[in-house]
Amino acid sequence: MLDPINGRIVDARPVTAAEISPLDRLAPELAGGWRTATEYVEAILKAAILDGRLPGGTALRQEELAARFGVSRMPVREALRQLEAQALVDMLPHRGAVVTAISAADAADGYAIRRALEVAALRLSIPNLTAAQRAEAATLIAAMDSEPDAGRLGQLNRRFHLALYAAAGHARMLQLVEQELSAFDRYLRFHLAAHGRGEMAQHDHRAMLDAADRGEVEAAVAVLERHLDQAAATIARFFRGRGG
Amino acid sequence: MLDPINGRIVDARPVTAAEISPLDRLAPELAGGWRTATEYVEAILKAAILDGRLPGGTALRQEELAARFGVSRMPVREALRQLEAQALVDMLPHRGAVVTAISAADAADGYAIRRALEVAALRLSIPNLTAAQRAEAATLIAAMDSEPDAGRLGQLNRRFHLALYAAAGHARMLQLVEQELSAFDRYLRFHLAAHGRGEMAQHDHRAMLDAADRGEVEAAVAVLERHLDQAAATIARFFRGRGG
DNA sequence: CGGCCGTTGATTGGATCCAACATTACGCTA
DNA sequence: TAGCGTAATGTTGGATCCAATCAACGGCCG
Repeated sequence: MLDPINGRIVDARPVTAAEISPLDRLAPELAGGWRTATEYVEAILKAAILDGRLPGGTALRQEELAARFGVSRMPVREALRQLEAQALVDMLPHRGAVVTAISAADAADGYAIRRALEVAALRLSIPNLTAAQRAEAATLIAAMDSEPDAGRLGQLNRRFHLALYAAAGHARMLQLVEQELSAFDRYLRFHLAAHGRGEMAQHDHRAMLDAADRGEVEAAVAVLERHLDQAAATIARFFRGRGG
Repeated sequence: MLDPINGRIVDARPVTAAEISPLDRLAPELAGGWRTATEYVEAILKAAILDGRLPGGTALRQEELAARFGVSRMPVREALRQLEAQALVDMLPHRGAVVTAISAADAADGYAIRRALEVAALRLSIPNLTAAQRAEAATLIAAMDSEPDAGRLGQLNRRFHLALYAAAGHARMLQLVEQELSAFDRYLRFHLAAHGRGEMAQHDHRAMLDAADRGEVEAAVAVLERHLDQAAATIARFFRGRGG
């Protein structure tokens, strides 16, 4: 394993037993509500990829994963297919699966997608937001203030954004937004490293919610666009700084 | 099989042998460039769903499909997983796969996604379009004028739009656009039925290309937005008219 | 007569086995 | 010694078999 950021093929470094099944293994159904082994494998692999335990370029050997998860190769194969469709792994026929590399270009891509979709979702959602939904968003902002763990912070951020868009209707659009927000978690660590604790982001979050409370669609959209553009610029700067 | 549009569960009506393997079966590698049975099954099923031969609500029995394709159940299973990730089939654990229903809400969802993503892609692409790419787009417009078959017309329309966005960079964004454009094919027949032959659409296509030729980004964006909004309205009217 | 429960059939999820492909290493030849 | 062809090996793709689950049917009991 050479570099956790660039996309070179590195030696397979699957998650260790301690990482993947502290207690999940004992009661898989209860722990995560998984109904099939495929869902279980997919959920664990996805989490491991998104939080960086499986860096870009890691080769994913089916047999090795199957052994660690305590299942046969088949659920692993199906889980890998699902992850491929989510652009988290690349599969080549007869050559196996590799964790998708992250890069400055991919980050810019993700931000462009988010900018387009989230602005549209926000426009559609604000006029229909209920008081309960706005309160939920406010709760999530408060929770982010006192959350030290980067992983949970990413989840809270994701839930906040989705809460704001929840009234947009358009289930498939929201699903795409959620997917992109999840993918963004892979870059969150760099964002935090380059940007302290993101006090600015919290300011933007509050501004967006305030605008939503007042029903000022365009004001909220403007904040969101600036929010995303600044985040994109931060990531781009980070990659430039390290020659990515 | 009751209604090809609404989403009620209907009897399984898989593609017939004549539909799925006229000669593809004889030389699968050459015919479509498929490298694995899974790719083959996925491509055929996807085409059948998109062009309406497998209407929404059709139950997809693994064994039945496997028999018709001349393969075992496993490639079918993996292909269904891929299609599920593309929102073309719904899979429920232990209960099988069903072709995703189409509806007014789903159509509106798709248009909202397209409006957001394609506008963004067009903005990014126009400044970087090469003369060759613009010529390609012009060729596709001309081809659409003299294409009677609805299926091929949809493909040409897809290629035209993608040609306009090709210079946007952002591979993943373009991939999403392509996916949505493909999904749109399911609604194209209704669009044509309700709207004659779409003379208006061709007018918009030419206007977009002209604006792109002159580098007028905002003019092209305005046409695209109107183009999509009108198409969305046509589909909505169609569904309203038939009580959908 | 109606609702609940166990049983049966059909279908999918998972495991194991075999075949096909890709990569690598090796040896032969020019 | 460099290059090519071939064989060996490891990995994935596909087939078959078994287990688990769901839906439907029928019988039993209230």
